[in-house]
Amino acid sequence: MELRDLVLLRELDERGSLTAVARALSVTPSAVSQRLRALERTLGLPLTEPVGRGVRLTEPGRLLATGAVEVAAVVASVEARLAAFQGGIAGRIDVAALPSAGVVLLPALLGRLGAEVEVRVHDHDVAEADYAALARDHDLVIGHRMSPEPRRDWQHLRVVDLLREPLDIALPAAHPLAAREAVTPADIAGERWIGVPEGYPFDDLRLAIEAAAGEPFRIVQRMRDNRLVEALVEAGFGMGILPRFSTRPSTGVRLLPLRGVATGRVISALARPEVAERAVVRHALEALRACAAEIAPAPRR
Amino acid sequence: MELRDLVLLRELDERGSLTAVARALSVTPSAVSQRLRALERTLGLPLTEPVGRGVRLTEPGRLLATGAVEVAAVVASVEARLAAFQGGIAGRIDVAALPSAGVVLLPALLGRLGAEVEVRVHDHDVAEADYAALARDHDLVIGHRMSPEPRRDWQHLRVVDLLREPLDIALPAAHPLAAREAVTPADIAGERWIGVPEGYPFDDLRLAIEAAAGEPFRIVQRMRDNRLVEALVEAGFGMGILPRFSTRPSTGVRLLPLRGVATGRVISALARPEVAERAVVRHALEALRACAAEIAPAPRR
DNA sequence: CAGCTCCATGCAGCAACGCTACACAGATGG
DNA sequence: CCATCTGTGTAGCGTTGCTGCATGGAGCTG
Repeated sequence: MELRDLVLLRELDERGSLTAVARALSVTPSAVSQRLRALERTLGLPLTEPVGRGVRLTEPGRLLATGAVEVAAVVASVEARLAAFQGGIAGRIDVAALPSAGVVLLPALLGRLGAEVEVRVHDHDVAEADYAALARDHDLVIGHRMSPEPRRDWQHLRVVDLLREPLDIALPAAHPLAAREAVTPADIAGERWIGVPEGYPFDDLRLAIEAAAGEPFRIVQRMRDNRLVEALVEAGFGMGILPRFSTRPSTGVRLLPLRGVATGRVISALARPEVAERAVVRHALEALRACAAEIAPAPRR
Repeated sequence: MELRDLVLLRELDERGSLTAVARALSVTPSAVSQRLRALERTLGLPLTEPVGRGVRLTEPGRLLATGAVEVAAVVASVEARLAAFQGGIAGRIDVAALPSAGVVLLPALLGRLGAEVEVRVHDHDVAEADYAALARDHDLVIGHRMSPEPRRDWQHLRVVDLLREPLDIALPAAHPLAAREAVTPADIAGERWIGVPEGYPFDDLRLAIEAAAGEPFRIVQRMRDNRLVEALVEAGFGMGILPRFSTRPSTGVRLLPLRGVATGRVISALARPEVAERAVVRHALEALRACAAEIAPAPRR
């Protein structure tokens, strides 16, 4: 049993098909199949069983896959200790970031990390449920969630909560309420609304406000990009929801805290456990923590 | 970096020379040298440096060697979890035993372990300081120590204390003191003595008794094998020291507890940490614990 | 200080392993 | 029912990693 075989199992557990594993490891499906069979022979155990036109891990296979994560984590941790001798922290790191979360953290991160670490950023605007999938193909994922607790499908990932960011009500500077310090659902009930498409997380907050006020908004637009929301709010077409730290200060838009409804999202960094042990990744995580601390006090954990 | 390379480092750390590593792994020194250099190239770090006509590990090399133990332990633990699917605990295990400790534990161990595990026993009567070396070449070492605390050179070994065995004064059944329940140094001062060679652990106890009594024994013989000591005691040539549990009951010899001087040895099992994680070895350790518990209540830890 | 021994290392050659390329069979789904 | 996906088997080939042998240096010994 070698490390190469273990990563095979680990990938297969995550990706579910030999072809996907082969793609991820840049080899032929045939090679994956052969190595798997060889491993089965040496162990004397069936690690996969056919199901439909694919395969799935048997129980010993899954056992070995979870063990592979432990082993990989220890190996990465050992390699990290060697990094001090290899000219300090250096290397490349692939980061996938939710744009609305990255807009504030990424510039700070790049500034904090020296030229020694090359950060390759990929922006992905995906649903909460897809962050775990992103973690398979990137070293670090910067995402968010609406609930205070980590999602259940992040269970096998290292989760570092960076920022608890309140969601504010954005309204035009010219609006009568703009002078207030905060607003309540009753204050803004029935207003024109620049929303997000249905099912998007911010839309759940709109529903909560409407439920609290007992009166729906008049939805004039639904769009994904927060900067568009901001622009339309500024132009006076209605109000909307914008995250407090990730929205650049602007004279035309006021952000007011919302009272009476629990708001806020948690921005966190995700990484596969064995990846999180790598020296560069640990360094980047520390840097991210520091960046977040400069923006707002750290959330619990 | 592969597992094969890590065991290389681990062995080199323990054995100190490429040739010794090569012998232990049944390969040519040339092969070891080549793989080491290849690893150095991929890591970009010197792992060994020449010293005299041999080599020694550099600091990163030693770091990697200690990391290799951690990795090997996790790998072994993962493999152990697989054992349940591989037809339960089975396999071969090499045990090195101090004869005077093995005489009571080994038969019990062999009886307790089923036919599934093949136990290969090697008896070695070596000094306390050499048990660590034995652990390099055997899965399990059954040894003893005179002090209650584990030796410092066992620091990197898994130590399982099995038995705290008192050392008794053996005297002929015909001796006037044989009817007593126990003896003190003063009782036996000046007697004829069947001892062990100088420097042997039991000899330190003799010195302690003499110091307590203020009078030396008359040493008539010095021998290593406890059965010879027993035979000479039985024949009436003097008294001596014998371990309580490891001495078979005999009508001609009485074993009396010694009051006033701290006696006793601790019999323990030693294994390299990564070996101790293996399923068979863990099973054997549990069996040894059970055997020891049948003989006497377990010592602390 | 010469000769012997032991250690590590380099090089040539060879065997084995692990990959690619390609073909093929079964399952799925429009 | 064809197109397409899945995994698998086989032939061939390149790379890897070993042995065997020779070399050079360091220590031990007389």
